Amino acid sequence: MSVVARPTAVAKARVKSARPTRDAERTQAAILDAATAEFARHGLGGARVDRIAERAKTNKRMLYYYFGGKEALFLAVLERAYEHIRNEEQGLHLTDLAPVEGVRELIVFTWNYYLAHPEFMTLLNSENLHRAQHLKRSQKIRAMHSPLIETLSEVLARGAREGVFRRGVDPIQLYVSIAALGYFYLSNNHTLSTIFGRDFLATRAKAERLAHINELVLGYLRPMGEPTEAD
Amino acid sequence: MSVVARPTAVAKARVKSARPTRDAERTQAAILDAATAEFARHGLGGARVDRIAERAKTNKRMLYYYFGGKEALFLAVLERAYEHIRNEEQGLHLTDLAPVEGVRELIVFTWNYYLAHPEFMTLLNSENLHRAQHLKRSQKIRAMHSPLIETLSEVLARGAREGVFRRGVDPIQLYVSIAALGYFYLSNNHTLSTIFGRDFLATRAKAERLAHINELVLGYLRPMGEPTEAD
DNA sequence: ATAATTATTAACTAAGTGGTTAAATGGCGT
DNA sequence: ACGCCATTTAACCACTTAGTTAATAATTAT
Repeated sequence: MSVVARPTAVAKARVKSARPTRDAERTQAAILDAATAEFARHGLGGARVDRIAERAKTNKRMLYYYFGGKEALFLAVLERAYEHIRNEEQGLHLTDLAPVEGVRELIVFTWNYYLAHPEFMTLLNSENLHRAQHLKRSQKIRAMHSPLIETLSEVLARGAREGVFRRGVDPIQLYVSIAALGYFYLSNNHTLSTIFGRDFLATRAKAERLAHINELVLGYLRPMGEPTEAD
Repeated sequence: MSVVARPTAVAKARVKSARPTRDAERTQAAILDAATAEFARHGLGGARVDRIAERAKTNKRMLYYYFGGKEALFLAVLERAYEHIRNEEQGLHLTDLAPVEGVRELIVFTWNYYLAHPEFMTLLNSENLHRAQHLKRSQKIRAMHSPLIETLSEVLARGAREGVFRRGVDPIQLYVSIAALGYFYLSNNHTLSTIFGRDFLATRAKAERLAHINELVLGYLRPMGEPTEAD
């Protein structure tokens, strides 16, 4: 047998290196990752706790130990998903740009986020199927309502002042619309692709969709009298 | 014992009156109705065949007898839902109106349809969660792609010719956008209402949303140089 | 009438299901 | 060295699940 390092050395090595035998945080994170994937793929009703445990490479018991149960875990997953998108939104700097460019940036960000995180849409769909019953109970998220609305409001006001945007645009309506235009296309892409008989996720199709969303929103925002190039 | 009516008389009465003891069509329709409600409320994964049988006031066996199984039943439900919306679409007469009014009619129809048939959205969400695997197998629906696209295409062309619409609008993109703007708002209303802290289904809110969608789409469609009143 | 067919029922099954029990084990402070 | 406690494991349980069997009742064709 080969020589084994002295216990203390091994222990210290573990702290720094990748694999301590037991690590609460690590286990919880693994469960959250696995649960996110499982809930996103099968929905709340179709998700299986055994599969989550398996994917997380842990025991099913740990899921109950740390999160309490399937539904509580679902809420934890939702909360983390919202935290993630809100964090990413922090990276935006809408007010640093000209109003038109600010809106365009929001549109592109939203589109790219959904594209990169399709699980976010699936989770939201599941939660809406259950009438937001988990989210309603959550303290965390209710306070979390996007600060983007305020920023967008500023961008719209400035655009109106500068004469490049129409007046009287409700920022919440616009925000919802920007989300809607990408979300619906991507979330429903399977049925849409099937019915229209072409691949809505083809590179070309995606580029065209993003261009259309930009044209639609910026075309609408044009002030009533004057033209603005929309692309 | 009381006197019983003669068998033949009873049989004849049954044919005309409400309740024949056995009626295949009636049973199938009841199962489809019950299944639609169940799948819409709980999703494919959360739906229970026993509950469907119970709601349909029939035996679970009948469900397998007529439809083969849960997933096949789900497809039947989907097919019927698509048939229904396509039928309703037949009632539209977009080309009979001025282009602006034609587009407005399509917007209002789409919005009202989702509002009146929220189960349609939930079913589509479920089907998309499963990557349209049922729809893909369906012969019926693949041929069923909305004739509205052609009509909308005509409306857009005429509008452009008359100088009230911009040129170069892709009818499929626009159709998807019109659907998206209502669908997302209504389908995700629970999470949206929770996060924004107000009721997105309040009468006032719904009216404002529909007005916004009209403004957005018609505002976009304005030709590049000239103004058009958007409401 | 009566045989053949269609529709319906009730009881059953085998495989999962979310959730639990209780014991074992590794790491930490002392 | 050692004892405590957070962490982990494996076996287990009561119940639900989709799907089936097989017998029975009503229609229809003959």
